[in-house]
Amino acid sequence: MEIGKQQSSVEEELRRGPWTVEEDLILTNYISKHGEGRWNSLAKCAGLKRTGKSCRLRWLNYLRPDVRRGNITAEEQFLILELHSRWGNRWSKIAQHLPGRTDNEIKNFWRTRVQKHANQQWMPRLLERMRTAVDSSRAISNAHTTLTSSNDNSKFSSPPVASCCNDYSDERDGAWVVEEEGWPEFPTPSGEGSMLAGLWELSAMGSNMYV
DNA sequence: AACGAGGTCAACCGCGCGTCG
DNA sequence: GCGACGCGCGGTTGACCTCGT
Repeated sequence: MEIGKQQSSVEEELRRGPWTVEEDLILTNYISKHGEGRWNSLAKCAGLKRTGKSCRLRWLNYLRPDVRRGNITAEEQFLILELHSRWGNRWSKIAQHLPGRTDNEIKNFWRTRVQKHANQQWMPRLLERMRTAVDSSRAISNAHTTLTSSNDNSKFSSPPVASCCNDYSDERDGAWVVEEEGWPEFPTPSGEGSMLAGLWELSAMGSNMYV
């Protein structure tokens, strides 16, 4: 009974739900002075009535200065599709290759804008092509050769995803290692069944089709 | 203008892993 | 070896927004 009272009073003290501007300020100021980490003690020391978990989530997904907000570009969409075909729902791992994007954002993107298209006519075919491409190191190597030899980047004029492909080794067979700075150019793909052929087909339907 | 349906996204929850005493 | 603790991850929820009728 007594314990129950104590528990409920602790629960009352802890705030939940949307963060206020004041809370954001407190957390940002505290981290700028003391750095991040030790989230539970950070929450207490900063005087926030939040769990350490909640503080960490708010910082990583929203307050961090390098968080990129706004629409996910076509290049990022392609990258997400490709990485997801390789790693599945490893959102944090995928997010590492999309600077400024959080795992939460990518997860939401996938669930709201990709999964809903999964039953559409073209999607199974595209995913099958991507799977085939990932399984075929030769096709990927060919695609990479085509990529690096083409100058046709007129279709994608937006800036490359910064350095996202620097460390881009295929864990399954090490087939495709893109070492160039930034996102490679998107040439017209060659080779039926290659991943890029699928992506090209996707881009032909509209560069921002998921939005 | 009002309302309902569907979409979006911030936040929470539970679990598992690594570290430390 | 073991338990406590901190942290990170993926899944889920629910409030809010947008759009169509």
